Formats: sequence, structure tokens, C-alpha cells
Amino acid sequence: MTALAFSEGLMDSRTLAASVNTNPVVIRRLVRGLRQAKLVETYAGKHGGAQLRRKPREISLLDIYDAVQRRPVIAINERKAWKHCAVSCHMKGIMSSVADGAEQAVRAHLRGITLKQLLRQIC
Amino acid sequence: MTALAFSEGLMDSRTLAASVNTNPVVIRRLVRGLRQAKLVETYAGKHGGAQLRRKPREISLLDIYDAVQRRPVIAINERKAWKHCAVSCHMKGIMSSVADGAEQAVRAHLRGITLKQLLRQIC
DNA sequence: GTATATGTAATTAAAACAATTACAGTTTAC
DNA sequence: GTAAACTGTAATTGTTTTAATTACATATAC
Repeated sequence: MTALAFSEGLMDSRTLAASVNTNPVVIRRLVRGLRQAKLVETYAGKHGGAQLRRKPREISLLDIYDAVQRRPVIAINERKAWKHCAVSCHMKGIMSSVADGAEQAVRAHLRGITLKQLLRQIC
Repeated sequence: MTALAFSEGLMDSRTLAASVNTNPVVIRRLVRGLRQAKLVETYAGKHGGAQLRRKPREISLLDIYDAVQRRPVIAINERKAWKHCAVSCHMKGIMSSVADGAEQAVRAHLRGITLKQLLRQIC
């Protein structure tokens, strides 16, 4: 996303992949999430590629995180509790709220950073 | 750790494993980290096991997190940068500080929760 | 119509993680 | 002093997750 902001235009998945040192298909899979979140628009065909739909100043890292993230910051134990153990029976609920708090803390941090800010550190 | 606080004494790895629904060896591996962090003490031999070294009120979730955690909240891309791309060359540094901020946010949250507080939600 | 893109499913490979086995060392109880 | 019940840890195997790659249908520019 920083590369897209930097380029100020279309970039194809091959170039983006080179920048991250991975495979174009990996990029296209991530771009799908970003497109669904309306952060980028993509074009097929010759001279196709992806570009931002909003100004870097208007895209936060939280927007990107929500668009591509899959797993929570703190995962909770999903196994069955041991019925004879009061602690075991309560832990899922207790840890869920702990994990939720951690998630919110990270989200608040990411909400405060925009692509524009990252860009300023390069230019 | 909540189970140890609840029991107010020694618990063996077999019982702890039953509570978490896993294998005793998995517990013993986690306990090693907790022991190195001086959060618990363990005893070998018959009637052995683990118990807390401090009061639940004096153990924060951050203490536990530091003792057993392995991977950062946000991992950064460790691949080689693409020399011809200014963004690629700067991203590692930029993302490191973003990841660091997220880590600090989670740590601040966990620092504010003690085992005692978790215990209160059970008793 | 050919070259160059994306979109996506399917497959393979790699890495991380948990489970299990095995066994040496420790402590208790008798 | 020896059997029983623990911990400590290395080694192995199995499972799950993730990334990489292949394949090909579809779209667009010229």
C-alpha cells in the first residue's frame, strides 16, 4: 500500500511482488481483500494493475489491517473445558475479554497512523 | 496460572494438562519459561508439581506474556529489500516502529491486569 | 489477434506448533 | 533400599497454517 501511495498510479502485481520479494499471486490475493474494503481498485488486461481509491492521508493502517488481517492478536483456547474444574470452565470467557482488550489497544494504535505518515518517512 | 492461583498450592502437570485439555509435556515446557521468570517454583519427585512464587495480586498478565511468549504481535517482513525500490528499502524500518508501537499498546493493556483480577471472576 | 494483465482454484512445499514417546533424574513412603 | 509418582528434556511424529507455484479462464490495449 505504501508502494501504491508512492507511485501515485497503477502498479501491476509483478512489480508489487518484486518490491515485497514474493510471488504475484500472493499479492493478488491480498489485493482482493483491499479491493473488497474499497481501498484500491484494480484493472485487468494489458497495462492493468491496482491503485489507491483514496488519498494516503485518508487511509489508516487500521483500514488496511481490517482488510487483510485474518487472526486475532491473542488467540484463545478453543478446546473443550474440563467439567470438574471451575477455572477451566471460566477461562474461555475471561480470556476472551482479555484478548478483546488487546485487540482494541492495537486497533487504536493503528487507527492513528496513516499511509501519508509512512510516505513522509520515505520522501 | 489461574489454576495455580485458584488451587493455592502445588499442582502436577497431569492435572494442569487436564484443565487445559492437552498433554503434560506441553505444560512442563510452558512451566519452564514461567520458572525461569521466577513466577513459579517446581518440585520433582512424588507429590511434586508447580506453585506460584508470588501472590496473584503481584503477577500481571504481562509477566506471564513475557515468560511464555515467542512471536511478536506484528511480524515484519524479513526478506531482502529490492534495491531499485525506495519504498521496499525503507519499509523494514518503518514497519518496525509500527510493530513496536502495537507491541507497547498490548503490553500496557496486559500490565494492567493481575491474576488476582482473573481469580475474582471465578470465585 | 496477440501480448500482457488480473482472478482464482488447485496443488505442492515449507514452517510452526502440538502431541507423543522415551528415558534419565528426583523425591516420598514404607 | 526400593517401588511409586513425579519433573526435565530431547527426539520423533502428526497436524495445522501459510506461502509458493502452477494452471488456466477472462479482460484489455493496441
